[in-house]
Amino acid sequence: MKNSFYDDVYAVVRLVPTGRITSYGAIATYLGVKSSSRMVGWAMNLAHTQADVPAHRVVNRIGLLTGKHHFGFPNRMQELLEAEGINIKNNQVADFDKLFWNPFTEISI
DNA sequence: GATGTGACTGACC
DNA sequence: TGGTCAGCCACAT
Repeated sequence: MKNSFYDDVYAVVRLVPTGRITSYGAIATYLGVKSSSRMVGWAMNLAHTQADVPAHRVVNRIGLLTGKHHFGFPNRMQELLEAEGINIKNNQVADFDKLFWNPFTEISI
């Protein structure tokens, strides 16, 4: 099924460049459902069935790897991010402000 | 069909 | 400044 909320989430997440990250709220806001940022988290949960969706590049608003436990092993998400050149400190992205990928700025809705 | 839960965020005390 | 509360919607039981 296309044109659904989840497909839009996947589409945006797929646009996140390597070595960059974004937040659930940013995606939700970009899709016009900022109040339902939790749905983005659920979308990520279902995104596990979508191999093309880099869910590890999506973190919460402070850069915390809240969803790392959903990657099978807690270290998986961190290793994936580090493999892309992103430094992780205490389950949190060190340069979150610099690496943050803003859909509004990059996609220019 | 109703209830509970969740990878969040913003606002309030 | 920091902790707590409520809202949001879809999926699972």
